[in-house]
Amino acid sequence: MAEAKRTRATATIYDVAGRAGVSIASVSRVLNGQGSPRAETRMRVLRAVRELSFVPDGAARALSNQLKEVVGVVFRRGSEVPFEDEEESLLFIDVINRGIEVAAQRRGFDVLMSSVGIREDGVSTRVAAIAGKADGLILHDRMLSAAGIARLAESVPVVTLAGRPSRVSINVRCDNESGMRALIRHLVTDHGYRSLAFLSGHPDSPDNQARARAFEAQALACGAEIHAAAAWHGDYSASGGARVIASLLDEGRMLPRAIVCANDQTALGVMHALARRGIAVPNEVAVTGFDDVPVARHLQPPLTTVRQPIQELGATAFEVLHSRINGSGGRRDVVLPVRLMIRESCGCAHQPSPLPAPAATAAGEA
Amino acid sequence: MAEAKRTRATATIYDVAGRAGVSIASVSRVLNGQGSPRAETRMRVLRAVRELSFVPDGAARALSNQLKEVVGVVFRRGSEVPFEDEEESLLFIDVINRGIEVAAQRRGFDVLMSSVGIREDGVSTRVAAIAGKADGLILHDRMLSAAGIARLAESVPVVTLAGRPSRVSINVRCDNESGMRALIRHLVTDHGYRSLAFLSGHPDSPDNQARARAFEAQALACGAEIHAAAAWHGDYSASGGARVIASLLDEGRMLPRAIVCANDQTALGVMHALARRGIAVPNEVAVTGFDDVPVARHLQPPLTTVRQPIQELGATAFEVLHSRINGSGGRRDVVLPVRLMIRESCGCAHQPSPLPAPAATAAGEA
DNA sequence: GCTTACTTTGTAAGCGGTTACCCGGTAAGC
DNA sequence: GCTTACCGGGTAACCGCTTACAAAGTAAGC
Repeated sequence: MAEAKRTRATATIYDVAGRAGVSIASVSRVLNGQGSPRAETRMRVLRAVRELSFVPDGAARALSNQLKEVVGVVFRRGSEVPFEDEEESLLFIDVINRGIEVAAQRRGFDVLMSSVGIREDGVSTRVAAIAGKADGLILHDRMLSAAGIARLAESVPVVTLAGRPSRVSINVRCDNESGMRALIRHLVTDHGYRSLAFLSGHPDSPDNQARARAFEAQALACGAEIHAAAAWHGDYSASGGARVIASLLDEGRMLPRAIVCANDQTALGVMHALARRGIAVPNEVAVTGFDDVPVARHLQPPLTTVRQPIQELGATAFEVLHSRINGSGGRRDVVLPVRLMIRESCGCAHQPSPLPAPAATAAGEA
Repeated sequence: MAEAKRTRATATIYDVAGRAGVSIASVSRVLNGQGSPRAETRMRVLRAVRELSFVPDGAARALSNQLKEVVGVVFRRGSEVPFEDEEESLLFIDVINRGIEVAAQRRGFDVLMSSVGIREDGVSTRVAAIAGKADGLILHDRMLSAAGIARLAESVPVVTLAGRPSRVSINVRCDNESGMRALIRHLVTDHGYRSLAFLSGHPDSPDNQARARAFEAQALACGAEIHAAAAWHGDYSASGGARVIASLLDEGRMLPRAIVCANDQTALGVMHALARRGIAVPNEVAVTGFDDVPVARHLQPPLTTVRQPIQELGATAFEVLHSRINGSGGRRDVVLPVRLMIRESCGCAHQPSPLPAPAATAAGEA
């Protein structure tokens, strides 16, 4: 009943040609709409294809066409310790990936996803494997060193996300600077907060660096005081944010009036940690995020943050890569606009509006 | 500066061989650890590889090896109307996909993801495209008709999820029957609810059918009354569940003492709809789900449901497919165990336990 | 020193498509 | 009726890799 050996006898174009009584060239032409086959030829081919359930081999096609119609996406998955809502929600990366996928679909490309464990090594081996199977690569933040990217880009087009453009690779990111500036102006000018701290993400993340720099510059420009301590270093994760707050409090340090977090996940952790110590947000300490991931507006209080067009970020990355694959050049530093999302964790009242009521009481705290 | 034409001049194995002064066969052997190359040969090859940033072409390899080391996954994405937490959380499908990915990683496979819009046509075209690029396919619920699967399976190994095994395809699912039986026993025997309704999912989903059948059989066996109306047909989505409740209430119908939903998302919609009408869960109406997606335990009240080992479902699907790709046979109907998760939406008190207190008052309602 | 056995390396034949090029056949033009 | 075009379709080369097979070099045995 069951054959001893599974001879994967998938039909090839030769089988189809034989069955239809034509040459393989004709089969190929019919299937790809090239040339002008006679109606009868076309019919016979199509019938044979149906009868044999023929599906052309993508590898052979790719080899011949020099085009796989596949893009690879590599990202890090999973933090050390899952944290409350964190592990269970669609986060930054997931939304971006969805954007990539949708955009790829439109162009007839498919997406090869490859996640790498948080502390996993052999990343470059993994990346190389993917590179061989795709026409181009999209790398999420901090997947490879600049040198690694340069090497990789020699054999396949590369687009990085939230990284830095290089001579050989394109980068897609959001306008961290203007987002951060708007946020700080809101906190200092509108709310009148005079002391701020920036709870950083990964120190080597370009996004984090840009946000940190913009934070400092704008806070200074607004005349606010910056709590700059070695302690304020997070890692983009909720648990990282919580840890910082906990240890600060344990040491009996004073908190600033507002905590500006490098991303939403960090803010999530911070708010949890503050709640656990009975510190009221935003009345005692205001907290803000960056990214506007979906959960942000469901936090208690809803998180004031800077919205990145996350899904579009992914879609753009794909489009840029796609045109690169097709040989066109184009800018290598693509920047998407952001928007300040004022909700309640900054101290604003219920109804969000671009210029909220608290502005009136702004000077009161100085 | 920018070349007029991008001649994708990726290095090939010939370039490497030339540079290292050996034959392409030697290069291949070194790279794949076959044979026993002399130490010097190996070194020269490796150096040339490094100098040229050589990455072997996956298509050529696949063609030669008859193995792409890629599995395709096809699923439907996005409901008609996103609903509250629904759109933003990791749902059933996402968790399964993660399971597939992790398992694939372990075997050196990569995953080609392809989502299809909810009402999109041309599904079989899309599936065929993926089939050509992969060694095997994992199809989520209701992607293709039985006939479509049969045809597809002729050219590539296929594993379905929450479907039905066929002569040519393998299916992986959970033990709907025993999960549903345990759930009904809890509602009827422990809580003493005498009137129940099953709010179905897609009528043509095998999972839904199995759950519906087990529901009826067990409810009958326990001597409970079943609200069987044409109205109780949902579609696995939160909005579907909400719609059913709303129209039932609009018609002035009596609700049963407990609503057993075909899946968690439906339960989510039901609870929202009931809350909007001011109907207390579980005091007036108990609600249960099925799946135990991550949000389930964060609902208010926490949802009593049947836990499927969702991620493992994906991992198992991959493993089964993988062994199929390697030519081994094996069972074509793989069933994973489930577990009743008693929380509060059924009427149990705070601390969940396998056999909760309310059992004592069970007879009171008869 | 010559044969035998073994090790390392090279040559060439596919894998399954696409497509340049060529050929036979029919229609149009003189 | 014969030449010239044109059109549909077949043959074969090529895409980049793996590997069977053969060749060449080396070590061991007599």
